[in-house]
Amino acid sequence: MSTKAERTTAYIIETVAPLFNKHGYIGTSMSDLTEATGFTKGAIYGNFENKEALALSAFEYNRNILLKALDEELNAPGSALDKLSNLTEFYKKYDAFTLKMGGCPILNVGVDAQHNNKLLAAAVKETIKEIEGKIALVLENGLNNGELKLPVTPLQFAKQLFTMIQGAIAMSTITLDRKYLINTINYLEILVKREL
Amino acid sequence: MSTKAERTTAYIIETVAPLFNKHGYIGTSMSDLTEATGFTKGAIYGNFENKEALALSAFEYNRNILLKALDEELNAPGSALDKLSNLTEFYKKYDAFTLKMGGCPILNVGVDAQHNNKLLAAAVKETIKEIEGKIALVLENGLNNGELKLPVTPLQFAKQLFTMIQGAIAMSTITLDRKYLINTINYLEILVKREL
DNA sequence: CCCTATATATACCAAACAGTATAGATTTTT
DNA sequence: AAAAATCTATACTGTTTGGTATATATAGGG
Repeated sequence: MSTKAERTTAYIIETVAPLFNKHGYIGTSMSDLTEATGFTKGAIYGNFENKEALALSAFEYNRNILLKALDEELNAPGSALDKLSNLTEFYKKYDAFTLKMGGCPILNVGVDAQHNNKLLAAAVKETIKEIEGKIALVLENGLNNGELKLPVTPLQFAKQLFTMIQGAIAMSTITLDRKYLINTINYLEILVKREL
Repeated sequence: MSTKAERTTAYIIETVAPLFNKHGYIGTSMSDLTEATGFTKGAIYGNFENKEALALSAFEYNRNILLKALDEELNAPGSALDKLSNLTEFYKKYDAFTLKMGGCPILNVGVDAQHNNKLLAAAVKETIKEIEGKIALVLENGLNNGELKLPVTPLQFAKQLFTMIQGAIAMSTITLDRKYLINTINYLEILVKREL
């Protein structure tokens, strides 16, 4: 059983994560956080060193949810093409998936932190690398099985794939039109079938 | 000849535009603006009603630079495929092109303004619509000339194209790696040749 | 159940925030 | 060149910012 303090720390993080994700590092004030959590500043500063540490924990919380969901799709039983199909299906519903966390953390924090917070920016970069690696691994296994062929290296193809997905996320987010997500991922599925 | 006041207004906008683009609406303070322009708050507030109006003018300034550059590529003499080629070449150097304005205004303002400023968010949405329309027009002309064929409507294809481009911009921006831009646009050129 | 350790609330800090009234300086028009 | 209009600087609002010292309340171990 976890201690009370550990539970409040966790509660603060999960309450605060969507706020930071939506309004950015500078755009989220400590009073926003006290209001959302119901705790006072003293309580929050008792659990986190400062605003930056809290924002980092908040991003990592969202990132872990995303990474865990991706792992479930990519580590599900089946062929490499099955796993890629799981991935595209997952991203078709990505807008609903990221609703609770206040949108795509990679896009939101990645753009927001760029010129405002180096720690957060580095954390996003690292997360992208991880995701690309996970996708590349699936492709590599499929390649070794003789299940599929690739026009470029596994990592290169994974990067291309993820870039297009992230484009769909960006456009859907900015225009509030989920058709970008649907149409792009649909096209991606055709592309994968044709190319691999 | 323009009046002195008009010139200072223009000077403020062009000085301030990269700041808003980089640090976002909330992340850019009035003292940042006085410091960058060398003007006092009184001077700035004499030329703009408030911070929001200035931020909107700043975005429109960047947007106009981008739209003008796109028009030059898409209205250049040549076939529809030539114009598309101009477009992809332009986006290969997009990181250098947007350096002065502090990055891609569509991505940066689009994401930043989402939950922080409705006016800016609406302006970005409108700009996306315009660009998609410009690309669609080129495709439509090529279609009517019998120069090319399309698997979907011109607007739909334009949207797909722009989504992938914007994905490349997002990934390059977040990771600070222009390879995403180069590789994605290269792939896009192959795709266009094959598909159209 | 008590005692110690830890977590939370209160009250405060200096600095920075967007914005403004007004006076002085500089254009522009006549 | 004088008068009218406009622009800019100064000095100041009240509010909010992130952060902290300290007192009080609560939790966990014996």
